[in-house]
Amino acid sequence: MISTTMTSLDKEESPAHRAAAFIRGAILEARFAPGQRLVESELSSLTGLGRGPVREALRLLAAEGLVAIERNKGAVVARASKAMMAEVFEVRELLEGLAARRAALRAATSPHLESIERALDEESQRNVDDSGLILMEANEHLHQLVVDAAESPVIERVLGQMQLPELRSIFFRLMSPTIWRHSREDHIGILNTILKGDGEAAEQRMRAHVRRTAALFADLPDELLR
Amino acid sequence: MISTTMTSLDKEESPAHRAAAFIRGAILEARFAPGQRLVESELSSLTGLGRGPVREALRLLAAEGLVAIERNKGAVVARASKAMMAEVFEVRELLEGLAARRAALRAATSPHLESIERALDEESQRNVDDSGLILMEANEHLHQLVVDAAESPVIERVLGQMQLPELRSIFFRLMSPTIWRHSREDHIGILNTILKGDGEAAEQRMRAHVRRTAALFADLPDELLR
DNA sequence: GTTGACGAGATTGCTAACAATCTTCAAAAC
DNA sequence: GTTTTGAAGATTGTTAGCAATCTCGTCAAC
Repeated sequence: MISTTMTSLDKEESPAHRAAAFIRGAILEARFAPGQRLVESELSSLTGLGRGPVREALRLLAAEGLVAIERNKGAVVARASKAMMAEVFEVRELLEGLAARRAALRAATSPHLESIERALDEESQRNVDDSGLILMEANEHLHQLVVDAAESPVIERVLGQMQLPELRSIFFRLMSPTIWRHSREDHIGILNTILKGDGEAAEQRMRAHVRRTAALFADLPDELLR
Repeated sequence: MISTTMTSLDKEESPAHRAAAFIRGAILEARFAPGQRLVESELSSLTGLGRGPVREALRLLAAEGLVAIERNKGAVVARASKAMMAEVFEVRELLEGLAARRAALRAATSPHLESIERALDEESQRNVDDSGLILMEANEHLHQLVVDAAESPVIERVLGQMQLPELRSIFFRLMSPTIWRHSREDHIGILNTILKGDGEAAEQRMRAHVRRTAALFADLPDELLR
């Protein structure tokens, strides 16, 4: 039996969900490489779960965009082209922008208010020389916070499907202290405008932030995609 | 054995996909009402397909947002609150706007060019006194055309999940010749700007169009939701 | 040497049966 | 009369096995 870190999804505890959590974790931690075949029977013995739940988990992950399934051929870890990565960032720009706007409009009465204030504090004191893993998780946490504060199940569902398998590992190799510093400034600005309740500014700042991140990936040497 | 009209999805022919097509059709045609339980064994005998494929189909439709599944309790046709409908329109405004922009930027070299020109022709000659069903299908066809011309699998996938079960039937009862006339003007304007290759204008026009549609649903008497 | 057909093994898709959970309804306790 | 309990039926979740399909290596034909 193997245990993995659970993401914020998978509150439910059931074989199918455990299988999904295992596979999702392995993909996002790059232990399963893009393009790699995901054979149901192998996953079944790897997790100790039946083939049925594994099968269901694969369908779920296909809906999330993490695996690609071809009829009668099975599942592979999704492999994103540069074009598709660009599309994902286009959509994320719009949706995270909307999330920031909604978060700002709700800030005054939101139960997430103190989480955001705390995040702003942490972000101000962040040491950009921390390990890439810590910085990356903090970054993901912060973005998730904004989505939570937007209080829109629809946005949350869609953004949950905008994860790409190779995103984390590329991120990891791409980010430098300088870039993290810029990112930190962006984050502080976004959180401040949200707390001020300025929806328009929050949206624009978040969009600019996502666009900056996307630009990093845009002129990416092709080697990093294999 | 029962046959239904297939939507543009479901190219594949397999029991699971046939089951999904059947259920999806029944939901969108309002033969299955929001809130109605979807019992696997019933669907199984209704379609003549096994319970396995039906089960898989339900999971697929859950990812599309058409049904809601609760663990150990089964699936029901999704029931949208007014808040959720508003959220869907917020997202559709952004994504269809982006689709229109991309379509415009690609128009010059696009293989969809003549489809768009043809649609513009048809739209100009459209009789707003046609039956609601015809007008609605033409409307859906036109929006789908723009999404196709955007040539973005990501956008297409996400917008495919922004369908609500009650959308069509509410639409049907809400639209009047006057409103259809406005819609026609919007459509002609959008298609023209796309053909001109003006991405910015296309995005703004499409967004305004979606916003107008959303407004119809916003001040909706609650009776229409039960 | 290259190409194409064939077959064995591997893998997915599906069906059927079983286990676990939930719902319902009636009877008993208060 | 209301609430609780329990048991039967219904329904979902899971497992195991079989059928259909694909993959890949081998061998023959050119």
